[in-house]
This record gives sequence, C-alpha cells and structure tokens, in this order.
Amino acid sequence: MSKFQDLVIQNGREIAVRPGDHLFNQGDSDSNVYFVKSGILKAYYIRADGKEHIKSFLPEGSIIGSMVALVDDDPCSFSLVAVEDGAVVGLPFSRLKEAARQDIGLANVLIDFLSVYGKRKERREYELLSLSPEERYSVLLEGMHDVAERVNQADLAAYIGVTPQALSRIKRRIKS
Amino acid sequence: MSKFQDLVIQNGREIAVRPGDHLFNQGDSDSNVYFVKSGILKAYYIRADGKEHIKSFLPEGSIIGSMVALVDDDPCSFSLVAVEDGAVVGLPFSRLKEAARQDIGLANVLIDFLSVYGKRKERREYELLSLSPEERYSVLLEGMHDVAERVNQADLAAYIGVTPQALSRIKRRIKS
DNA sequence: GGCTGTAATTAACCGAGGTTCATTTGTCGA
DNA sequence: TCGACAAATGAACCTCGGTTAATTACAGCC
Repeated sequence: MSKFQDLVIQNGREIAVRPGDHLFNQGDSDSNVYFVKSGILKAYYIRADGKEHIKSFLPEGSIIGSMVALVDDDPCSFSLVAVEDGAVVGLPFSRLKEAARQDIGLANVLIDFLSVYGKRKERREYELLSLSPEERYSVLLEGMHDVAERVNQADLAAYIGVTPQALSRIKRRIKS
Repeated sequence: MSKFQDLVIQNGREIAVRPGDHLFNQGDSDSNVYFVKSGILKAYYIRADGKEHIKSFLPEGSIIGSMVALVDDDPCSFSLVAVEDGAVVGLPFSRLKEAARQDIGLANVLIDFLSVYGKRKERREYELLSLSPEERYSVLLEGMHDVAERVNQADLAAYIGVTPQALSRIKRRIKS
C-alpha cells in the first residue's frame, strides 16, 4: 500500500457504488482522485459516433482521476463508472496539490503517485501501439485474469479495441 | 518555458547529435531526462518480430525520458534517436529525485513535469484507442504540422501505426 | 418447466490495412 | 547531366476486424 493510497483513504470521503453508478462523466469538472476499496470501476470514452472505448479497468487497490482535470481543472476527458457493487474513496486533488506546495512530504507522495501513473500509461501505450488485438487479449488474461472473469465480453472487447464479435472470434482462434 | 526545462538546461550536459545517433537503446539503463534544444528526436519500440513502432516525436522544446527507467531504474522500454542534426541536454533524473526529497521548490517542479507527462500520455492513449489511422494522421497534421514535414513517410507511418504503403493510400484518399 | 430479456456466439459480406513486388520520384555525388 | 541509391507510390492478393443479422446460451421469474 503506497503512501498516496493511505493518504487518500484517511482523508477522503467514502462512497458506496452500484453497477452503473458514475463517479463522473466525460465533460464534468471533477478534480477528485478516487481509491477503489472494493469492486471494479471502468474508465471509458464515448466517441462522437457513440462508440465506447475503455481506457482501463480499476479493480480494488487502484487509484484513478482524470489527469487533465486534476492538473488544469479542465473538463474530464473520460467517464468513470462502477461495474460491480463496491466502495470507493474520493479526495479533492486540488487541495492536495495546494498543500504539497508547502509540505515536502506530501509533495514526494504526489511525485510517487504521478510516477506510477506515468509508468502505467507508458505500458498501455506500448500495448496499444505494438500489440495486435489478439495479443492484447492474451496480455489482459495474464496480467488481470480476475478482472477478465468479472467483466462482460462487451467491456473486454471495448478495452482491447474491437467489437464483441471480433473478441468472440479471437477466443475461438486461441482455443484451437 | 517551464521551470523543469530551465532546470535541465542549466544543470545538464549538452550533447550534439546527428541523424541516427542514439541517446539510449531499448534495454539500456539510462535514467537521464533529455531536453531537445534543436532538431527532432524519435522514441520508438522494436518488437520481437523486428517491426518498429514510434511512441513520439520530440521537436525542439520537448522533454523525454523512459519513465520506468527514471522511476525504478529499470531498463529503458524504448530507444531514443535523433532524426535531424541537433542538440540535446541530458540530466540524471535520480539526482533530481534525490534533491527533491529535501527541496520543496524542486519537488513542485518535478510534480509539474510529471503532470505534463501524464497529460501527454493520456491524450496519446485516447488517439490510439479511439481514432482510426486516417484520423490519427489528420490529428498529426493539425497538431504537429512542422514535424510531419520534417520526418519521412516511413516514420510517420510507424507513428500512426500502419505501413508506409497504407499511409500512402490514406494520403490519396484524403486528397480526393 | 416455460417465458423473457440479455449476453454471447456464429454466419455472411464488405472494406481497410498487411504483404509482396514493381514502378516512379527524388536526391546527391561523380 | 548522368547514374545510383533511397524514398515514395502503386498494384494485386490476402487476412482480419467491422457490420448486420440470426442463432444459441443463460439467468431470473412467473
């Protein structure tokens, strides 16, 4: 458990969520960071044509927030919704950042958080750029096997970047 | 010009580069951050099958480093090479991070750097996940028109995530 | 058990990008 | 100006994912 997570848990506000409950929607102003105590969240974009693409699944233990909203108070670039019953803890990031200007300990906690975030995005970028949908599915199974079993096919497909039909074909190909 | 850039420029070591010169290779241990004074760098992966995929182009004014190397001293996950004559300034990140533990001003400079990095990766993730190759090409033309003109088609294609032939077809489609 | 609605799979067809190879264009130095 | 090499484009064929629609599997409920 990182210091940043401790900090969020101890100072944040706990929220119970049910499947379909949104923490925020694309376009909202919400500069909270959220820690997932239980359940799974998904972060997703809605494109102009209505298609949904999933940025990431956030199982228990994850930390999430819209970076552009956290950093610049811009509207959130994606939506955050629960896919299972669970509990999350929310904490306003702006206050954190303010406090960090004075508090060296807090500042270093923030640095750790941002570093981990950057690493996660770097890996995701690699997967999207260098792996085929089929390979991305395999990576997902290896790295987040539990998530893969708790999330429906449509969402898995939207995470990998294909349609549910294509995912179905991929699974058949892999089996044989 | 951000404080972080100033800091790198003033404390770093300047390096002249020619096209093809590598700052580091995939797998190297190199925890330097680099500021691009002039020229263009490209950051790229080599996949198992030998294919090259380009993470990002770094024109003058950019800051770059392998996040996993900076944060954990892991081997770099990509290679960094110059595509034009130019000059870059390198600075060991680990020393920065050490110093930031004591220096609140430095810590906040780091926070700004990591925030900007996170935002950049978030946008790139969106582009890769939600845009077609053709749309990604359009976005590239709008956002980095100068880069598009200074880089060859093969590299542009590798950035968009298609073959040079496919990029050629895309250009033809767009023109008509 | 039978009904109903949703999730998951399957099928058939289409189109975009990959692959391979050929051709054209462009650049640079002799 | 010419020749040589690399870059860019073009053509032919193939594969895989998208699209649309139908079918199957499954869970909750009467």
